[in-house]
Amino acid sequence: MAGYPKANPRPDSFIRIHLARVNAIGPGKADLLQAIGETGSLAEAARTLRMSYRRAWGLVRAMNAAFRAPLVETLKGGPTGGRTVLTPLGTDVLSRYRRMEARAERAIAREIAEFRDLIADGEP
Amino acid sequence: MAGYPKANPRPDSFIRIHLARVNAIGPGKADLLQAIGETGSLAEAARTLRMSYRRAWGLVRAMNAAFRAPLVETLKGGPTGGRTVLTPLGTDVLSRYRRMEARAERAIAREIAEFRDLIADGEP
DNA sequence: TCCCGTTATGGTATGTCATGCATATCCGTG
DNA sequence: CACGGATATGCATGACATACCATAACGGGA
Repeated sequence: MAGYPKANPRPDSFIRIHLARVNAIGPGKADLLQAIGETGSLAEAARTLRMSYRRAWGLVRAMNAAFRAPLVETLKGGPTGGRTVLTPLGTDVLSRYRRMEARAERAIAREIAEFRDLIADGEP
Repeated sequence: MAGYPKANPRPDSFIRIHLARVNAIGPGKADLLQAIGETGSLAEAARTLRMSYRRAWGLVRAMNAAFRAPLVETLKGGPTGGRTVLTPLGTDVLSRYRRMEARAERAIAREIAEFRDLIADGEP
């Protein structure tokens, strides 16, 4: 599964959209949702994002509690030992978030480029 | 001094714009710049934002180093004991940031409102 | 039935960050 | 010339977040 706009490599300037009391979802959780959708495994998603399984699991737990219904469904055992998949709501939330991110970014792309000239030397 | 769009009271859903290596400026530093501009004092600005003087001073130091020229100028002694003011670049950076914030927010206001329906009960 | 990989959690160590306290410097004003 | 208020900065303690380790439950496959 792939095809969401704007995946991992975060540029040096970016937008964060905080929704509903700051913690429902943000860039980190969005990336995690996407990695889960792409890998079908929570452990694998954590590895690709270079975060501890413990942390990834906690984020999933928080997201599932923060929304009206779970975004992520997990199963223990099975052929591969277990798996983790996005629910329909989960894929919906992810695509909404990516869309908002892209629109907000486009809305100020020009200003960001201009702004960069004010920063001290280092990386342009 | 006042008149920048969208001052302090941050709503439960908001946008963060991180610029230039994550640390040049963000919502907290923007608020600090604004408070300095309004009060003319670093100590007073820290008090109004409920942050320790120590922290506010560190943020100013970081900002002055991150940009091509200082955003904030400080003076010791004087009639009131000392004062802190924004440089022309400082006011420029602040107004640019606020403008970007407002535009990004307007660009996705509708999506944010829709998104809110997906959040679990608590505060709407 | 044993093994393997994964989800699920608790407990503990570690590290980062903020706050607070103390102190020094500065300079107009009385 | 001492005072006061504000900037400037180090140091130490404490709170909070994160990482690491250990263990259990689970279920298909060899």
